[in-house]
Formats: sequence, C-alpha cells, structure tokens
Amino acid sequence: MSEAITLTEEQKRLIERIGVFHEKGGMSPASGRVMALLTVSPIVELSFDQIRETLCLSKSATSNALNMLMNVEKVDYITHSGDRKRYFKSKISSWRQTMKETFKHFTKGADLLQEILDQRPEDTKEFNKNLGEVISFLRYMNEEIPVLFKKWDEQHKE
Amino acid sequence: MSEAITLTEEQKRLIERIGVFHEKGGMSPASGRVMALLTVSPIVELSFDQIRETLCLSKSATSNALNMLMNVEKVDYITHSGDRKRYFKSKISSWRQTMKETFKHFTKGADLLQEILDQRPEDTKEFNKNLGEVISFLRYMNEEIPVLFKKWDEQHKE
DNA sequence: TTTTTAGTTCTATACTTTGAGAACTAAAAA
DNA sequence: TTTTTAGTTCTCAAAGTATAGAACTAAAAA
Repeated sequence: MSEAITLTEEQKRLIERIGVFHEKGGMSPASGRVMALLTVSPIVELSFDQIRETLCLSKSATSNALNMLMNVEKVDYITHSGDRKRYFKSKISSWRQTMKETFKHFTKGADLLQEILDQRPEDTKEFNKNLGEVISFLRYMNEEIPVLFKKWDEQHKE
Repeated sequence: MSEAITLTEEQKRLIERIGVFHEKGGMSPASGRVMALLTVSPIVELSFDQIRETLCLSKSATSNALNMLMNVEKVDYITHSGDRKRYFKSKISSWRQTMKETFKHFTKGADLLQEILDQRPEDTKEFNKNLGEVISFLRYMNEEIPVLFKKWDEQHKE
C-alpha cells in the first residue's frame, strides 16, 4: 500500500512554488521538491518511501536528491531503534551555519576582485575606484555580519 | 586582421578563474568569460569583435552572452560618434544597485518561508521556532543592510 | 540459511543547454 | 543603388543533466 503522506492542496501548491525557487537557485527539480517537502510537510521526519511516493519520484531520483541535500548540509536523517528506515529531515535548526556559508561566498568574491585590482593598470581610474569600493564594501559586510548576528541574538533572548 | 586584445598570461588565467566563479553562480561558460574579460581587461570598453576574438567565441555565443549580461544590468555599452560599433563595458559603477538586488532575493525567500510557517501545524514546535527565527533574521537583515550602506558611506566620504 | 527491506548504483533515455556556423537584417557608407 | 559593417537570429549538433527502471547490495529478520 502507498506510503505517500496526505497533503492539502495548499501544501502541494507551496511545495511546487518552493521547488521552483530552489531550482532557480541551482538545484535539480527533484532536489528542489524534496527540500520543499521537508520544509512544508506537517510530519517533519519522513522515510525514503514517504518522500518518494509523496513526490512521485523514482528511487534513483530520490536517492540522488537526498544524498545531494545531505552533502550540502541541508538535510539530515535520524533513526529509531527497532526500525531499519532512515527518517530524513530538514536541517533548518542550523540556519545560522547555512547563512554564514552564504556570506563566505561573498568574501570569496571579494578576494577574486582584489586579485583583479592588484594587476590592473593605474589609468582606468574610475574603474579601479569602483572595483576598490565593491571590495571595501564586501569586506565591511564581512565584519559587520557577525555584529548583526549578535545584535539579533540580543533582541531575541529577552 | 585580428581584433583580439593582448593579455598577459596572468590576465588570461584570471579570466578563466573568474569565468568559472560566474559559471558556479549560474551563468553559461561564455557569459561568465565575457563578464570576466570586461572586469580584467586593461581596456575597459571593448567592441563586439574584440570580445569575440579575444575569447575565441562564435558570433552567436558573443551576442547571446552580451544581451544576457545587459538584461541583468551587469553590462552596458556606449558609442562614439563617427563609429558604428558599440563598446561594451562592465556596469561595475552600479555595484550598489546590484548588491541591493542580491538582498531582495533574501527577502523573497523570507516571504516564501512566512507562507510556509502560516500554514504549519502548531505541534512541530521546534521546527516552527527555527523557521520563525530564519524569517525574523532575514527581515532584520533587510532592515539593517541600508544602515550598513549608510555607515560605509560615512567612512568613505571623509 | 533464505528472504525481506532499505536503499544504492547502473544503464538507457529524454530533456536541456550551449555554442558553432550560416543566413539574415538594418543602418551607414560608398 | 550597391556594398559593407555590426550585429542578430536560426538551425543543428554536441555535451551535459535529470530521472526512470532494473539490477544489485548489505544488513536485518525470519
């Protein structure tokens, strides 16, 4: 019998929209939908077959999507004793870490831009000035983001 | 005769690395390299054929890449009177605008997450709490980023 | 030991993306 | 008016991705 979980029409629509959002961010359609399901589902821990049947995916697509999502630390699984299945869940609790990784990418960009600036000719003043500004702003952000985290934490522990 | 511009080996290597960086960000290989060339090139305004021959691209690849980059406002062109060619250049001077667009994407994500939260069951407390935190943090960022811009501006007008 | 379960990996196919090259177009020049 | 220039668009082939379905595997259960 079917393992598919029951979803409202609204939930199904949301999963498609979020799936598309993730696709635009570079995920495969299947991965995007798995990620979306694990964010929308009223049951937060789902087995391989629950995911597979709810989303009408093949075993390979499900397996590849889950492994890809686990690789990028967006999904995790837990087990329950006396049950051989793995229960997959969104790693939403580590959103801080995810956010920090996002900002690391900015810094990587700033480093590349610095390498460009270092070897540019001295004429092209305007261009170099703008390039310098982007780098400076990215580095400033990189310093201020932890401050933002701290200030947000303050507001939210009261 | 060839219109290709002269680049040092270092510049060529940089163009490839930056091209790959842009590819990872979702651009096609050709677009990534055109963007990279327009950032590294010691001549900041390049004609269609200079770009095409320097990067060894076909006309169609060059045309599509340039139009794509102009669509996303990363490239622009100017003309010189008495010269029919267009001279393409990086829109690096509008880096502020580009940066703001990036953050708008965060806000779009927060809005989607809010829609999810609005229809989640009340149990799954931990999940909902984390989801709420991400949303709250993204919105906090959205408010604080303009402040960061302002503070950075202060430091840099002196 | 045999069977079942929970996935993984392989194979083949369909779909998508990319870009070359040729044909085309519109404006300017001759 | 004809030709040239500066790009655009079309057609097609090659390469890369995504996914179905089947074969496989390792551990647990019977």
